[in-house]
Amino acid sequence: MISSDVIRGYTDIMILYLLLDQPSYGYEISKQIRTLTDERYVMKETTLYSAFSRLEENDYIQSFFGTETNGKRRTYYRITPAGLAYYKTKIEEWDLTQDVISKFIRHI
Amino acid sequence: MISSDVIRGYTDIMILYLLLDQPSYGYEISKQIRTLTDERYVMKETTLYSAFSRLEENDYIQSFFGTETNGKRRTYYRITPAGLAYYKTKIEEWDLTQDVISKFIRHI
DNA sequence: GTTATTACTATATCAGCCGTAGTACTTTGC
DNA sequence: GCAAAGTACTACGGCTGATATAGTAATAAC
Repeated sequence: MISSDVIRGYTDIMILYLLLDQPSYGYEISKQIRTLTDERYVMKETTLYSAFSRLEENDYIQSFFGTETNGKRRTYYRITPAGLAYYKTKIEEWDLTQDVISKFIRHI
Repeated sequence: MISSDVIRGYTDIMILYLLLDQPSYGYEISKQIRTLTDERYVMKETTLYSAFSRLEENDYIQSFFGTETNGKRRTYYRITPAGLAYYKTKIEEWDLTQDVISKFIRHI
């Protein structure tokens, strides 16, 4: 299991990755995370939606409404140029983190 | 730079790794983390010492006093069997995390 | 016409990292 | 023989982001 302390800081990466190629919305992103990770990580709804607000406040994503009616009205999100730049720095941070943490790993 | 949100959850691993072979104390562990990571990660003192209390409360480490007098009296820590077990599960968690996060990485 | 599914929103709690500040003892330099 | 630097912590409070819990609202399926 991945604890909340470990996952903290990676939710942004996951969401932005799934918006790289096309806009999407909460429910779909949630499902994609589940399937992409083979159910090994399931993002909590509240985590996901609070990440959306945070990302939008920082202008990393933009919301717009969809016209579909398969239930409640959907809020779609698209990534902004600032969001793409942020994604890139997060990837660099991930590379560095892997490098750093690997020094403290010993498979006993 | 590694953000505090990303590092969260790995401080335990770093500290326990450095206690695997012999007991140590705050100042030395701090220095070892700096040198092991080539200064790319410097653990804040407050982060380190609060991690010590947390780990001791959970019986993952045990404290004892040293006899040296190169400044203020040192508190040494040694890892416990429970701490070793905890370290192992954290390593498994790290392996899983790498696997999961890698699905969301695209070097653009 | 109740249940399931989709699609959120609101509110509050908690853990852990970090900033700031202070204490205390020893060693080194002049 | 005194100041500054280094060693080794402790206390306290703030902030962020994950999570629990609960509720709303619309459509589809049976």
